[in-house]
Amino acid sequence: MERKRADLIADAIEELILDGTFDDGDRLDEVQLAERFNVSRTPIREALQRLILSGLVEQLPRRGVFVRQPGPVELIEMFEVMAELEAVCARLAASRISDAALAQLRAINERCRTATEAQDADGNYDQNDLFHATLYAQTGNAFLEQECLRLQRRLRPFRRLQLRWRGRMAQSVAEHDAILAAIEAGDGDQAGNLLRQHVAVQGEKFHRLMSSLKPAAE
Amino acid sequence: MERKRADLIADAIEELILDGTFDDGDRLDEVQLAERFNVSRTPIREALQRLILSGLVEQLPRRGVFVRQPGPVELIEMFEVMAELEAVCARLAASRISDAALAQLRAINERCRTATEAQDADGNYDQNDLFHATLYAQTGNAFLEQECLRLQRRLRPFRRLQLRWRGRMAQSVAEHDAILAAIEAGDGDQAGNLLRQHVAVQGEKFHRLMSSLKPAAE
DNA sequence: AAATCCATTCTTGTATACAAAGAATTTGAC
DNA sequence: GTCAAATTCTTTGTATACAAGAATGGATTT
Repeated sequence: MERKRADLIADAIEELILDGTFDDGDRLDEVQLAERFNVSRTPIREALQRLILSGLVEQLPRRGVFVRQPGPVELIEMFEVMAELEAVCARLAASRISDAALAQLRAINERCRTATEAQDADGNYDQNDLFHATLYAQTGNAFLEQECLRLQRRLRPFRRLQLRWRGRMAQSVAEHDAILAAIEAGDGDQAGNLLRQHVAVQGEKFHRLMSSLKPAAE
Repeated sequence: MERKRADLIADAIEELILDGTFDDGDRLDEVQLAERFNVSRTPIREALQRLILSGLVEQLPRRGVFVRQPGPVELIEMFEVMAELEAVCARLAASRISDAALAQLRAINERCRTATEAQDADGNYDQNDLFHATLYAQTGNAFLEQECLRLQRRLRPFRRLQLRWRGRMAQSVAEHDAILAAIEAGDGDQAGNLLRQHVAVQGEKFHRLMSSLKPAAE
């Protein structure tokens, strides 16, 4: 249901940024991209606009658009917002979730557990995202759901990094268990606090990862 | 610091939508807009893209872009998210705010009170927005601040409506007082709950306004 | 030799021309 | 007279041409 060429290109460029083909600070040359995708500059410019609005790149007037990877500070901030948003989701979902959806969440977390035991990082990753997305849907607030999905998507590449932490996957599954228990008990505040911690720890781990890397770079 | 013509046009079109020149469901004709602003279709299309991304208009592929005012349900949802976001702001600000900023908030609320006593709805409205924006800035989280400002901006025209409620302005000032007291006491949870209620009541009042208008329209 | 100014060139921003996809209208057949 | 199909016409999406602003390089001057 993609709309037009420009949308496909936007996704493609986003992919190129996220997988490191374009690095932080790189200028995205319109004509280069145009010949790379075999289109004119027009759809390229439309695609870039989308990326500008999403915050992935920055535009300096009359200068061009530049890749703008969030710095450590901004990342911490984004993780904090994500943690708070998810806490809201958990609290709302605790009073609004259906039995069917609760069962579904349990099933997803079981697949998380299976993937963890099989040391399947990719499987764990996918099911983990699905777990959270399913929870968003159970807030009964479609707007909130969309906002959460937007931020989740933005943080995806960074979340992926911290999966490498030893024992993190198993810990994550256990935290999901606790969150589910709180939701099932209808304790929204407890569910919210648990989920906030669950997400915030990702930000902290990421922060420590960054700190351990930065000194070497500078 | 506007970037180019397209940005000015985007703001102008947004204004035209918000002030009712373009109604819900209207198609925004590129050529009409082009001659209205005395530019070619290119900057118009760029401007429309911005509005599409912001959610103010909707694009049907190969059909055009249409004004898409949020329905009652979506509005309720947006107010709920705003309330939760502001609650987070209050909670965070309670532990991070500076004395200077706290004094500033008090000053702003005093101007709110003055405006209220003078029956100055516009003044109250402006100071009220400033009060909330100042609070966002005190979360120490620039990303959160930006997200809040974005949503605040989106809800602005609807918030304005509920100012007409008799006694609402005075009530609002009183609620600000209570929120400030909680922040000053460092009670983040209390401040959050108060602010959530403070914003949520706007959504509810708006809902009731909509309900009282809709039956006549259908 | 260094700095500044001017010119050239490169890149973005805008206009226009072209193509393709829907929508609408008209014409033909039943 | 009505329904359907085809053609035309409108409108979006894309390409290209043009204009204006910024960067870079060289030359000249101090």
